[in-house]
Amino acid sequence: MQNSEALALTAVLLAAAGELTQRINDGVVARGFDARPAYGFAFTRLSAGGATATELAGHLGVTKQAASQLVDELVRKGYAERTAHPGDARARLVVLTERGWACTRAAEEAAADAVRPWVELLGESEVRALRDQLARIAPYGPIRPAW
Amino acid sequence: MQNSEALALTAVLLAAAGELTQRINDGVVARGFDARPAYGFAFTRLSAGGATATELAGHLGVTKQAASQLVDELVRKGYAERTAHPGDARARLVVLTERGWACTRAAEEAAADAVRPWVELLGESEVRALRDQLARIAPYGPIRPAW
DNA sequence: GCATATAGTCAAGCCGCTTGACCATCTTTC
DNA sequence: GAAAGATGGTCAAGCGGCTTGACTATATGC
Repeated sequence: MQNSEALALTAVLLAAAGELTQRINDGVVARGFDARPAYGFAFTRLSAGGATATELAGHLGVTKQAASQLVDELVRKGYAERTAHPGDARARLVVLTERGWACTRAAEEAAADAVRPWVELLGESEVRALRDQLARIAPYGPIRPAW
Repeated sequence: MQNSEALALTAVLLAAAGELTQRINDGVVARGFDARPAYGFAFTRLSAGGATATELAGHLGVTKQAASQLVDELVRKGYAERTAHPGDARARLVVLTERGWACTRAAEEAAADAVRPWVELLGESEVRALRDQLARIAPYGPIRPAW
């Protein structure tokens, strides 16, 4: 594989990820939620039984302070709340509120809308294959842009 | 395609793009260049005969002020220089210096290194197919993270 | 030739993140 | 079971990279 092809691959990955992210967020906003792109990825983590701020930090690839700040935001906007952590008095379990669940569903709908053109272009099986290949490639990459 | 799958696709795209970007930049730095991820994408545009700051802005998906600031940086670090634009006295054509070309080559090498594990895992034809599919999908997305 | 659009610059501000320091609680070790 | 270290969380300060806004100089269209 030529060297320049590798850079092109990166560019197109960023372009695809960026476009998708932006369109999902636009969709979420259009559905009446005050959100920014990071929320969606926080929600997917929180929807799996809640998480501590530090766990969230690891998931998003930011410091715990940044994650805690994000949780502040989510709490302030009514999407999440901090509850006592069963079995660790230091930690606080962050869980979604009803509105948080609604926003999560909105994000999923918006994501489906955003991906639809791709499905129409490539076919569902191709898109799924794309996702599976990427999952094999970068399963642990931070859900976070690098610049 | 299930709604949640679409979000997962986005997450894995971001993870892959982020990981790749970071590893390329690490490689460039390891080769002795003072760089940040945005440089690589600026270089690919500049290497095609130079560009104006505004063109660069469009390519990177930022304001012209931000692009101009990036050019300042590149000039200060010796990677590029502003030359007179033939045929437009307002504009300045930004072109790579010799060191800029060296950095570009370093980025390409680093990119090839970063992609190598993927090629070993999926095979070259699969990786190429991945790139081509993504290129069909998001040819005009900004080379820029969305959050 | 005048009106408008475009390339670039200067200046100010801001958002989201990081670094650093600290306390409270949990866990390890002896 | 007590001391020592690790870990979750918060407070505070700072900053990098970007945006918005205002302005000048050149180009272009009618």
